[in-house]
Amino acid sequence: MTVIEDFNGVFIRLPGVRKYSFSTLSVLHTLGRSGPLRLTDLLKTEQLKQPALTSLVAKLVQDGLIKRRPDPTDGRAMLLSLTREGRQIVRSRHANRVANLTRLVDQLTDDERAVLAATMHVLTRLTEIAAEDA
Amino acid sequence: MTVIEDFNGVFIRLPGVRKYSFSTLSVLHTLGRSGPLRLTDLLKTEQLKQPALTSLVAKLVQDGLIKRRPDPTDGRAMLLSLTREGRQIVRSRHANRVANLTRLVDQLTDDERAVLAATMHVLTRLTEIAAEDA
DNA sequence: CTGGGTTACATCGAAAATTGATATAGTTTA
DNA sequence: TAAACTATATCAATTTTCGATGTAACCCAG
Repeated sequence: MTVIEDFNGVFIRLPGVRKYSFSTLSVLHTLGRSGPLRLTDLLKTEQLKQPALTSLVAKLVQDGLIKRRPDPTDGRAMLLSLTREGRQIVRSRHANRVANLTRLVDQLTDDERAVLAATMHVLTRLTEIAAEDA
Repeated sequence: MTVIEDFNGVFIRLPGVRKYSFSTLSVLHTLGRSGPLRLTDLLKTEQLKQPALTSLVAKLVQDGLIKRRPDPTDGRAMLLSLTREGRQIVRSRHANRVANLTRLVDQLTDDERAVLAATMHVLTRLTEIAAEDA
């Protein structure tokens, strides 16, 4: 299991661009995956308290990375989503990670790559299971 | 590749104990893995500037999680390592992750588990490669 | 062995992030 | 429809982080 933690360490630190904080990147990433979210729902994924998230979101709206519109079905709530620019950042970071990882994977043998490919489906399953019983 | 990011998201957020900051946990984790380190070496792994790390370390020494002794080979440097208590925290968090992950893996089929097992060696290789060409 | 340049870490004041407590306004329910 | 609840905002205080700079130890050319 230690291997996973080590690899994770590598993976987490791969992106070379150090401009946004961990919290910011996590918010952008989450919004990039799961369509428009209400503050409260976003709160569940992010390791921040509500006031911190409110102010972080406010700043990101200022910076033009996040859009905010009232939830039509609930007058109290706000629906948050990425702007084009926000999506752009997420995409570019993703591309960055893919590139870095590819560079590593290219150094594996064919056999090793095959094993890795087979794992993808298992990882998907694991992630699903985690989502279910959460 | 998206799968890896998703799984990573699950993995990162698994531990239920929310008491130490990301920076703190990262420092403890790093020291747990790589014996005594000098501040400067620790700095390379942690996403902090030197003054921030200095003060974080000072606090952790205060809290009794980290030991600090002068480097015998360099009068300017300090060697940092975990105390028994610090090691304890790292271990308990590790155990926590293992437990959570095991709970997930238990829900896989035998075939899926086999694939996962085969992957471990590849992950090791990947991590090594990453360390090399860093 | 010595003075200039470099490296390791500490200190300081300021800016930024985060928090708990609390306010406000919309929603649900009995 | 009033009481209870929920979603988000605001505020003051605390904590984290940073850039600039200081200090002491190291290294090396002369």
